[in-house]
Amino acid sequence: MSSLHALTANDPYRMLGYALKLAQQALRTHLDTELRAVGLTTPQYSVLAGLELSAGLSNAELARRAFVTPQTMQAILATLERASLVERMAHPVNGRIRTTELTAAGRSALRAAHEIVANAEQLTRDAVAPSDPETICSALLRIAEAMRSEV
Amino acid sequence: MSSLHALTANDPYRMLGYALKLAQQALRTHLDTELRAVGLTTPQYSVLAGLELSAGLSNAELARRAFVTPQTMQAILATLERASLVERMAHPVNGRIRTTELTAAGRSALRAAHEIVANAEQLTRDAVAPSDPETICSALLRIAEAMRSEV
DNA sequence: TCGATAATATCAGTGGCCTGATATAATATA
DNA sequence: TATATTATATCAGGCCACTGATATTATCGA
Repeated sequence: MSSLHALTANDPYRMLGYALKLAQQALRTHLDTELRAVGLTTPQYSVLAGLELSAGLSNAELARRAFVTPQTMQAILATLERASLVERMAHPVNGRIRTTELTAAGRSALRAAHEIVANAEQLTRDAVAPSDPETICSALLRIAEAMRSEV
Repeated sequence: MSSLHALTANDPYRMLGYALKLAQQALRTHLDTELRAVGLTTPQYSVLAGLELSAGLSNAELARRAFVTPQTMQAILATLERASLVERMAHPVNGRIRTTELTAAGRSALRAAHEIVANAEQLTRDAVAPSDPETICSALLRIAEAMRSEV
């Protein structure tokens, strides 16, 4: 108990959770800044990139793939639709599903965004040196897995 | 150029930026869920913990320490004040500053929250094994630094 | 077949992050 | 001293994340 408290009271910069938040926030801010030039936010890019790989997904399926709630994905899709970057239409068979597909404008924005995101990824990989990017990546995925299986 | 695109098109799970987002989001969701029992969100805990170490900080100073904008910190403080967890008052000398201090209720919530956060930190450290937590932590801080110095 | 269950979409409200803009107090400088 | 600059606080609006609640469609089982 008291050892747990001691852990918290230490230099916050040596806390894994704090460092994780700092790194993610910095990357997100960097990406948002760069992506602004093509009129996208980071979550919007993420959804568009997903739709490029598998067109016609439902809101629920997109939410599952992004690990967010359907309500959250709903809001993102509404914004993308307002910006004419995606098109939503009734599913040909299943009456409760509305599918989403990229528009030409969406595809165009995505092309420019891919460059930006790839550059940020390279910056990130360079930054972890001398650690191996694969090692860091695996450790991060284990954190995500551990948190998900908890509670 | 084409090699950059290839990097993006790969399995997203092997992208450092994606893994970073997944890990941080999972930790944040876990913490928010646990902290709900004491009526706090993760950012709220973070601010209260900061005030415990240095009472009477200004909104601007709190924002700088949390790496968020003054407007964001303003909103967090407004919520905390509404919940009677902090008290804001005019600075004794500097007329444009409003200082913030913990209330008794704030201190009480913080005590319970410290346990929860320390437990999550331990879970995280366990999850990165067999990697060394210090190695991962340092790599994350280098990412944050690299993104900040960019642009 | 009918009723229960599950899946999907969506509305409403909250919190935390941002940008942009404005008002005021403190400080530096001409 | 008077003006310009800087620091602080705060309002307004937007996006993304959540919970809670509701309506509709599919599906499963008695």
